[in-house]
Amino acid sequence: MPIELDEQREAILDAEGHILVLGGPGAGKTTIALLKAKSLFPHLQPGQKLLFLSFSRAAVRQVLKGCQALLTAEERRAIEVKTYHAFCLELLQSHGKLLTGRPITILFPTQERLEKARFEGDWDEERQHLALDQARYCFDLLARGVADLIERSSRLRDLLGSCYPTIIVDEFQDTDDEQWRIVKELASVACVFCLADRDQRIFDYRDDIDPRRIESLQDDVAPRTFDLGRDNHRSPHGGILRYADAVLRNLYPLPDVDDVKLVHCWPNAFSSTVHAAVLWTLSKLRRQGIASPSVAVLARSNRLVEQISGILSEPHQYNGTDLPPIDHSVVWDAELSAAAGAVVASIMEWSDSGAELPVTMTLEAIANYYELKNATSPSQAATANVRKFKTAAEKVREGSTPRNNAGKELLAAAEQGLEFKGDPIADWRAARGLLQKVSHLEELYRQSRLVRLFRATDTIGGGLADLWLTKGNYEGATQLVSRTLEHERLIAADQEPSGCMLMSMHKSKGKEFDGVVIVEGAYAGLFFDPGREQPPFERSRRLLRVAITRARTNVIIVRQTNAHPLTDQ
DNA sequence: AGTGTGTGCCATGTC
DNA sequence: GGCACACACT
Repeated sequence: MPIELDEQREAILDAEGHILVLGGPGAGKTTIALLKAKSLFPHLQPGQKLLFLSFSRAAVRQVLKGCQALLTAEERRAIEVKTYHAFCLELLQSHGKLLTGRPITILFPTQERLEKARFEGDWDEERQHLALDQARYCFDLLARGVADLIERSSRLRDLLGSCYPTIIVDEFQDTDDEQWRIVKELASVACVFCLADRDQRIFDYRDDIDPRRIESLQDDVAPRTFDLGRDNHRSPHGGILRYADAVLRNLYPLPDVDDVKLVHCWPNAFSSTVHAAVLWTLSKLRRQGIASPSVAVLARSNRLVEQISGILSEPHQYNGTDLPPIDHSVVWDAELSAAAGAVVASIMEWSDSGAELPVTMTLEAIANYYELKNATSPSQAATANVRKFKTAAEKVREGSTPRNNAGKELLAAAEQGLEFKGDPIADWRAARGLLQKVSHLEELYRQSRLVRLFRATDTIGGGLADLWLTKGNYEGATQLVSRTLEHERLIAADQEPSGCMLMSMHKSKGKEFDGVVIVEGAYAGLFFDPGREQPPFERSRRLLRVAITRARTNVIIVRQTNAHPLTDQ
């Protein structure tokens, strides 16, 4: 495929040494990075490779897609595309011994949360101690470990430099402190090629992400800097980017473009309007000839995302038209949902022979859910629930009646018996349905509903079917579900987006969809909140711009009638 | 003592 | 809708 390049891009390909490429969404930063890689492959020594570092698994997938389009099979073998986490994990696994004298083990986030909650004292100190003395690394200490390692060992640094003569760093504007230490060290032994967009800084609320990171790069590494500017190759008509830039820069009035539609609704029409907006987007994209469009529904908070999932699962009416439920998946905060899924699975393990032990297991699974919840964000309610459900589990184990209603009702339901038919999906729904009926378990019900078994359907559904075939019941379901969900969350490769997916605006970063529906809540998930940020709301505007520019062809923004206008007069 | 229920306040974000 | 707090119930 012949590619025409302008002078600027030609200059990037010709430039030597460290390089920084600035450019807005869809300006072709990834493409130019891969073309640069292409020009470098002939100069590689045997055994040398290029390294492409990205933040998320989703971004890696996007880059690999670009590799497929631009590079030959042989070239693709000479480039490693990885997340920082994967890079650091592998490096520590192969060279971590230099730090501690023994092979390292990893403490994954869910487990870390629980251990942290159980630990009394300074956890940050403790986990460093775990890392240094026991070679037990918490997941988010991996980057620090690698930074320590390569700052200290010039041999390892040189080794990395000779393995990877050029290192491409994606989304540089959101590089955190430890990642920046790594990049800085690597720049002393290799050429770094950084891609960045100042206006896509959306994680700078984190105190380890410096809003002036790009300037630090320019000061310390002094890359040749190129600015691809605002040309957009993603959405052909450019209306979406123009609109997004107007929101970013608070320009009034907003440009009148075909592909972005702003919808206001009254609070009582919120559900049906959101529902209708998603259906409009889907049908508009189909009319444009996209057979199976991908649509993202984006909101500012995870809570609102969860609420929207509930809305799309129910039928609604809009101006007298019936809106059927929309099949969708949620890019979820999987931790709690997985714990809730384990509760559902434990109910599937109920059998005809005795209620005590199975119900004990379920009550313990519920206690575990609240323990995790409390570990994530401590609250007295969660702490109390841990204790309540643990005591209830003890009572049931002893054969007596628990004192709380949830425990009583679960025990009664188990004594009455649940009918499972051997159809994993239907039986999963039946077990989950019980959570909806038992008092105080609504929260678990909602969380477990986010486990939509979408891709996990294959693994979990298949596993459950196997259990049923070999045993005639679902014994072992809890372990199966917990393990599978943990694997999907941390290790499994990210999937090409398809159909309707719900996620927070932050999670949409680096992703791309045919259509995007952006939803503002009534109380939670406001676009502009004077209580948190002063006008002109620069951070919020950057976030909105990222959200809007995720769309290739179509955007609908749903707001409340009384919302602060997108741009001020 | 351990739970349940009513009232008032509050409502971002990652791997 | 969730949470903390106060109060009621057994």
